[in-house]
Amino acid sequence: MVTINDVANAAGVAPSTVSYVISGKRSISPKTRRLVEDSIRKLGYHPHAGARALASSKTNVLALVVPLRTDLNVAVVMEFVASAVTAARAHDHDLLLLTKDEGPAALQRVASSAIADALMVMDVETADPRVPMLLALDLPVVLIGVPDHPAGLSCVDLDFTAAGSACVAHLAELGHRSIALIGPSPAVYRRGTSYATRFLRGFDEATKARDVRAESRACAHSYEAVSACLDDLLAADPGLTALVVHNEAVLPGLLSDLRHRGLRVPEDISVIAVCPDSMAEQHAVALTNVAIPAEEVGTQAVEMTMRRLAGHTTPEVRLLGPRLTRRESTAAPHA
Amino acid sequence: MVTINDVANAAGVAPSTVSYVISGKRSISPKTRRLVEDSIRKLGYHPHAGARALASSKTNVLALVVPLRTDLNVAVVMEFVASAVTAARAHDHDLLLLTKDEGPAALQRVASSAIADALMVMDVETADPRVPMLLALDLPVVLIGVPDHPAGLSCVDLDFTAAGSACVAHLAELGHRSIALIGPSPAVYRRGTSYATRFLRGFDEATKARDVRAESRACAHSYEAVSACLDDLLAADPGLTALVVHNEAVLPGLLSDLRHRGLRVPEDISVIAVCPDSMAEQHAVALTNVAIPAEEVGTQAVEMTMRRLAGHTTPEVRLLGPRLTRRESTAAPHA
DNA sequence: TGCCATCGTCGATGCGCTTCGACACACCGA
DNA sequence: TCGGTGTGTCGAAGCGCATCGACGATGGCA
Repeated sequence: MVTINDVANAAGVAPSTVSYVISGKRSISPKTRRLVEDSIRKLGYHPHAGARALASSKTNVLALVVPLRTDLNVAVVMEFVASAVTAARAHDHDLLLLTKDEGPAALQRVASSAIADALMVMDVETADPRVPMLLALDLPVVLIGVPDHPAGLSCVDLDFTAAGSACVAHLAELGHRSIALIGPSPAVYRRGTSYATRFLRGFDEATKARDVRAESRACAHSYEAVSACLDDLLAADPGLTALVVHNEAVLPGLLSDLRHRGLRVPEDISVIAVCPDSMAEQHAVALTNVAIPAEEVGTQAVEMTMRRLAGHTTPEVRLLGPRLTRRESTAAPHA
Repeated sequence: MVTINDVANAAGVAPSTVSYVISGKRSISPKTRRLVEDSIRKLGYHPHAGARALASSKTNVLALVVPLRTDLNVAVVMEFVASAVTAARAHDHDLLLLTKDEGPAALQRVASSAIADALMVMDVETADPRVPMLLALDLPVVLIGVPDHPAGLSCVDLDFTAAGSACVAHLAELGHRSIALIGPSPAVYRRGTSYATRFLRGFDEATKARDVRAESRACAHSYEAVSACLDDLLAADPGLTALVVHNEAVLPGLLSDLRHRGLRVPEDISVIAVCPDSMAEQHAVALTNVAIPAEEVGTQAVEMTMRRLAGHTTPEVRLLGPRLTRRESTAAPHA
């Protein structure tokens, strides 16, 4: 193993000088700098992460807590993780993966073992039991999602309330007077998952404000559940002309089922989805959608974290405005 | 911060004794053990990861290199990551996420900074440029996928060659004499991605051995590409009665398109997919599939890694046998 | 009763790095 | 010419832990 001493010897300087060349915390003459940098390159020196962490109490590692239900949301979670790790590397940090399943204890462990410098937490619930513990942690924490009482924690997410309203607005402007929301599975609502309840709120407020007839249902993602959900909605409101789908997993089955029923999209029924753009474009009828900006959220989460690490102490709550893209699946209802 | 000294003082023993209680590397009297464990619990002591790494040259971290093309394979990658992190935690290790994009340099960095104890590498190519470097690394390395020359590296994966054969065998036994393979996008083949070429080989061998008429196409995952691909296949062989789909992303579009063409599944055309079970069950016509056992591969990869870390030095190559589940999408062809 | 082996505990050392205070030297103005 | 002010470099200390050799106590056996 190549150590800082080896580099120092090779360059004919003191180890501390090498350290200062690397960190830039003291001024170094151009001559010495060149000498040291050459030695570093020649020897292939990389500082020992553990030693560095021990001496400086900084690990250059960010911990990310992800939900590991592999049946749900995968595309979004994956995209988020991808952008987070990329953004973290851009700031010379690595990403450590934790699972929600391990619960609060894992957060304690990571914090008090000094494994990571900061925490990013996904899949936040409205009354998330982890929030109090996170507050006590005195590590920078950024939540992806917004709990009811973020207290002193930073948050970033799509503005799902606005997204819910935007869907309704789009449909209402096309002339729809009777629409339904197909939401995530009942379990998601039961857990009080932040984005689900916020979206529903936006949907409800907007339909009320515009005096649009509205129904909403939680929907599991099996084909049978989708089909039953549609039965139910059409029975409750035979005049239904539009669907808002806040449940990506359900889309293929839903579109199949609509066709089975002889309902054409968008001629007989309009469909607007909340999903990544790539998914919206993947279907035979390209879907009008509100994009889930997983990539931007991931990047923002990292940026906010880095800001906290740099000493920026006031927590921020950042809600990204929804972006609705009109494609082929929405149209004015037939008379 | 609570240190080992604090615990030692609280328990009235020497720091080294606390260390031995934790590691179990020397025998400790029951009385002392209880004393120490109580103090640990009372103080909420967690060893400092950096200090531990420095003193013992072990980090208890596994690095996982994932491909971050978020458009492809997401479900499989996600499931794999999920099981890997869970398995790693079961062995008291954490998981660090690296991206393939960073290339070989990232592997060097991680190895020589002693950030992780071992590497697991996904998305291996037949002639993967990372292999030589990984060999030189003197860290345990486990590949997910099998390159042409694994040399001294451990590998684990689904036996895609057998999977390709199994698909053909199933269809042939149903009586199909003319089948086509819809594979991953051209870019995947161009990169020489291990699983794509191995599956194709199994498909080719089996169709030849059984004297079945066969076509195969790479297929991008846009709806247009799928449609064009089907046009092409049906033109090349109007008597086509079955499709093998080794491209999960394409399934929703493909099934839509078949219906548009008036081709019923399985009455007019059989479809067998290589995809996770959850995805197979999600469609209106439940799909016969060969499962991608991402979860088992992830677990196995970790187990193999732990074995290497425990001193088990001979590299293993482990290919998991394919599991084909018959559902509704395959049937005997009509005369 | 005395000796030796065994078991359990302790103290010291060093892992590789950052950081702080000290210091040598050059340069400026008086 | 001399004191003063930076600038660039050095040496030492210490971060928290694992590990090794040493050592005291205990018990068995002769």
